[in-house]
Amino acid sequence: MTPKSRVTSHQVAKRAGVSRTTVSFVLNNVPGANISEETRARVLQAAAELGYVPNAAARSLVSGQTLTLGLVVSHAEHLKVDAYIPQLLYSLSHTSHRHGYRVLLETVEDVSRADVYLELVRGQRIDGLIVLNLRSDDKQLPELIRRNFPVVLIGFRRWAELEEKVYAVETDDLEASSRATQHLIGLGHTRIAHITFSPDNYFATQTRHQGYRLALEAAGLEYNPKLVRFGNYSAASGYEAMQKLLQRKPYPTALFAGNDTIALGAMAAIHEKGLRIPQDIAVVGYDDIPTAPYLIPPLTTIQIPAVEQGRLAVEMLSGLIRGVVPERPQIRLPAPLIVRASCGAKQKAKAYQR
Amino acid sequence: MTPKSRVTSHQVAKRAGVSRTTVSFVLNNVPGANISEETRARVLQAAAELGYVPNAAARSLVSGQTLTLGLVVSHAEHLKVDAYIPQLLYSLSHTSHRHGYRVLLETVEDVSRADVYLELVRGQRIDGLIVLNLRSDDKQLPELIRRNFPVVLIGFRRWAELEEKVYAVETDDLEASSRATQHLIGLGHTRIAHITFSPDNYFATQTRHQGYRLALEAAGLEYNPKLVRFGNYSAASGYEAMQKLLQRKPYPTALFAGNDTIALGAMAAIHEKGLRIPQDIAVVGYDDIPTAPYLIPPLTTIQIPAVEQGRLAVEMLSGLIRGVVPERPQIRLPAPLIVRASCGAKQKAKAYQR
DNA sequence: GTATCGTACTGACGCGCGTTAGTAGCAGGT
DNA sequence: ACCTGCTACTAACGCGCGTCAGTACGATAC
Repeated sequence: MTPKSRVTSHQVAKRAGVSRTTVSFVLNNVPGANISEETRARVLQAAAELGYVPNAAARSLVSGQTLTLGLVVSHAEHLKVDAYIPQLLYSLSHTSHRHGYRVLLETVEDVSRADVYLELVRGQRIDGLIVLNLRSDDKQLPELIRRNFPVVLIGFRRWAELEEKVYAVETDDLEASSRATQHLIGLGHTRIAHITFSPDNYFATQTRHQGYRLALEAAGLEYNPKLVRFGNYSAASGYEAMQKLLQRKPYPTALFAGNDTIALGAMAAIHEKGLRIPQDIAVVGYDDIPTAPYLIPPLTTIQIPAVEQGRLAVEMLSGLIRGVVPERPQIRLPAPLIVRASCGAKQKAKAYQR
Repeated sequence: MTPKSRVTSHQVAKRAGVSRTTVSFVLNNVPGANISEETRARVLQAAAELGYVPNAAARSLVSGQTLTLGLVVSHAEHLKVDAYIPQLLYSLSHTSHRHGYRVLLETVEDVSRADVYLELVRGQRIDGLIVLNLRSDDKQLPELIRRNFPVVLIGFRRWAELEEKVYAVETDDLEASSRATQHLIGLGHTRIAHITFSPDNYFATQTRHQGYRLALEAAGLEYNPKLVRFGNYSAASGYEAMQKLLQRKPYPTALFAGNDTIALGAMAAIHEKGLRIPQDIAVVGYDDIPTAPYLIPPLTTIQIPAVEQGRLAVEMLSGLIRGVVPERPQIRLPAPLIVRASCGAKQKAKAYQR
């Protein structure tokens, strides 16, 4: 900016004919400061005329607050390809605004630099942290939590040792994955494949994989590692994994995909092979991304309430920053199975439910 | 953080047995400061032992720099539903890191509050601004640019008056839309529908719409407003718009969609109506989102190089902040038409090109 | 007439840092 | 004996703000 636009409280004070202290009292509505109505009006007008906005650095230097929240996306690649995160970003940004905060986006690109977000904390750039889909190999975060830095996790995890201090907005991925798999079992499938959400260092991946396995075993079906492939959030990975699953007969008759984007890629591979969905292979996804109802056929999937997750996470974090301890450290949201056409349960009814 | 973790340069100085000034000199590698090797080592060790990270607020207060870039997403809803933005976010975040910057995400939710990002500038929270898909009703930004605040736009726009000062990374949307439409015309289509990218207050929407119209008229085809519907980035809007377009015969035989997500929704509507793609209706999209090759059928679309856009925008902005004036204010990237199966041009060849 | 009290303000400090100007100590030249 | 020049540091200032501890002044109490 040009020098002239560097408006400070000093200039506002001069224009209003009062001291800088008075300006500060008026603009911050300091309780107990006796300011006459007339002076208050003069200050407000001077500030408005000059377009005064307090310098954020100076303010946070003295107040110790930055009014900024950090959002850590644990795998940068995930952001790039999956439609689940944008909904969350939208919600986080929206809710943060309403609470007077801004959002600083931090992506972890490299396992070896998994602690870049620590610099935000140490450098006091942020007042609190939201961590999306924690990596299972993250060693820094437990330390941060132990020191009572405000952190809210989004996504499922288990840390027995820190249970009471780990604040989180989560869905029961284990139960939901199990339920999704059960749904396929209930439709008569016995050869159910799984393409994982990501490489193995996400908690979410391990949990969804585990839920799939538990459902199979509970139904007396064998867990067959040959029916499991690793994805990495993307449609491309789903496509490739499915191609591999279709290299040998007997084909699986159903697929539980680690997320909807992977399901989308897998569906392309199934279609390309000349097989029909759901008649030849039934598909169930995870997340319920905004395009899920518009896939061909519409995708049956576990619905993760991303917008609500984001809202609750910000509200919880905003509370923690102000020292408000929530009644329960973990908020668990329902993750219903949305039955559309891709699983075959509704094929004779209304195929194109959205 | 707990008080003990509030490490300041003063503490580092004490531990190393030197003055605070020396600590600053060593840690910032100030040229011309004569520091003995032995002292330097002592300071570095003390800093490392204490885990010292400079306070960002104090540093930016004195230096006038925040090392933070603002990213303005002009329509918050767009972020939520469209898979194009995440790629850009990924790239912006990645490149910013490499240049030593962080990214502050700002979404504009409400037309009436289109200037929230001005507070970031006035409050000196950011060193520069990246604006994604500028709104045509934005009145603040020209003023900011006139005052030489570092701004880089992503996406196409025209401002005759400020041409030399508007820094941008753009694709020629007008030409690309025209080319996409021409492609359909060349395949023999004469009733080509268009679903716009968004409501009319995006520059990008107007431009893509205009390109469609120009191509029609250049080919001697009539521009028919009944073949045009307004979308709003989302699959849902594409689905609904396409349903409306299919309410009356004669049906259009081709669709040029304002983005790929809209195309995806439109394809669902076409399929639901029992029509085939591309035999009955050919579809061309815009953006080439990561899932475009995996739609059924794979989507022919204009490719916007989102990752490169993001990289170039950050590099340009980083230069502007340092006072480096780029040789040309606008960087124009190619936006090739990627021909897959949905347009019908390749249906007899290799249907599933990815 | 002096003490007390409330109103409406202001002066000055310090948050943690980068940086400019200055100093102490010593070697070498004349 | 004195000046010069170099090395290796340090003292002190100010960035813009929030806030504590005042202060000046008039009104009321006794």
